[in-house]
Amino acid sequence: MALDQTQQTFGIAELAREFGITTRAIRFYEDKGLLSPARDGQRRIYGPRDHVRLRLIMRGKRLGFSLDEIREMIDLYDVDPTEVSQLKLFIGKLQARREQLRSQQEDIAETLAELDRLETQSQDLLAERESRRGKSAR
Amino acid sequence: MALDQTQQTFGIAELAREFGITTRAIRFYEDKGLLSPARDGQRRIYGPRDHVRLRLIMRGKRLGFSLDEIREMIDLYDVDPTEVSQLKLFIGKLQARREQLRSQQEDIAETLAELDRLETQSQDLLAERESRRGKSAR
DNA sequence: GCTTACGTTTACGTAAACGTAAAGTTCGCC
DNA sequence: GGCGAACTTTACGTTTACGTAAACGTAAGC
Repeated sequence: MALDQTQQTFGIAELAREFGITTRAIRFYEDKGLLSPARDGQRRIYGPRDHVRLRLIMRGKRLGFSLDEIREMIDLYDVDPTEVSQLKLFIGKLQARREQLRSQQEDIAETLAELDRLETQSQDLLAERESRRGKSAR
Repeated sequence: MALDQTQQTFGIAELAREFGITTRAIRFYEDKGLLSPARDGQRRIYGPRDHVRLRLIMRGKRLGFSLDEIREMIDLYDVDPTEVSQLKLFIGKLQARREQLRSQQEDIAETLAELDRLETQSQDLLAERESRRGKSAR
C-alpha cells in the first residue's frame, strides 16, 4: 500500500520514562491484562494502541480507580458492537461510570470552595501580621 | 450561658450506618490519627467535629487520596494561625492541593467527553440494529 | 440473673499495587 | 569474544486499608 503508516513502536524503558513509572509497573499491568504488547523473542514491543492504553491507565489512576476498574473501562473501547444485548449492557456501564465521575466533580467543587475560604482567611491573617511589622518588636 | 447548643453526639454504630462504612473502619481512622472521639468510660463519643471530619474523610476517599494525605488535608483546618512561617507553609500546601484537584478535573472532563463519543456511537448502532428488525429474520 | 445488643482491645489475615533482589538472555560494539 | 546496557522471568517483601475472629465488658429488658 502506498500509505504505510510508519507504525511507531516503543521499548518498555522508553514508556517507563515517558510516563514516569517503573518497568515493573508496566509488566504488572500486563499481568493484570491491561496491556498486551507484541513480542520480538523475549522483548516486549509496544505499539500506538498500547501507548493509548497506558495513557488511559494513568488517567484512571489519577482519578482513584483500581486497576480492575480501569481494565473494565478500557475494555469498553474494545467491545464487539455486533451483539445488541452486549451493546445495551455497554451503554449501562457507560452511564454508571458517568455517575461516578459526576460525583467526583461535585466533591472537587466542594473541596475547592473550602480551599478558597481557607486561603482567603490565611492571606488576610498573613497581611495583617506583616503590616504590623513596624509597630511591634522586630 | 443562655445559649447552650445541645451538642449533638453520635455512637460508633450510628456513624457507621450514616456513612455506609463499618465500625472497624472508623476505629481504624482513629488509629491513623484522623479521628479522636471523646470517651465515656470505654465507649467512644463522637461530636459534631468528628462528624465533619468523617465527611471530609469520605470525600477524600472518593477523590482517591490515601488516608495519610487525607490526614494532612484535614490537619490544614486545625493549623495554628499565630505563626507566620506556618501560615506561609499552609498556603503553599493549599495551592499544591488545588493543583492536584485541577488535574483531576481535567481528567474527568476528558473522560466524560470520551464517554459521550462512545455512547453516541453505541446508541446509533443500537438504533440501526433495532430498526432493522422488520427486514431480517426474527 | 440470663440473654441480647452493642461496644471494647488484641491480633492475625488479606487484596491491591507495586518494590526489590536474583539469576539469566540478548544486543551492539570495540 | 568480552563488556555493558537493556531486557527477561521468578519469587519473595512491603504498604495500605481494612476484614475477621477471639475474648471480654456493660447496659437494657424481661
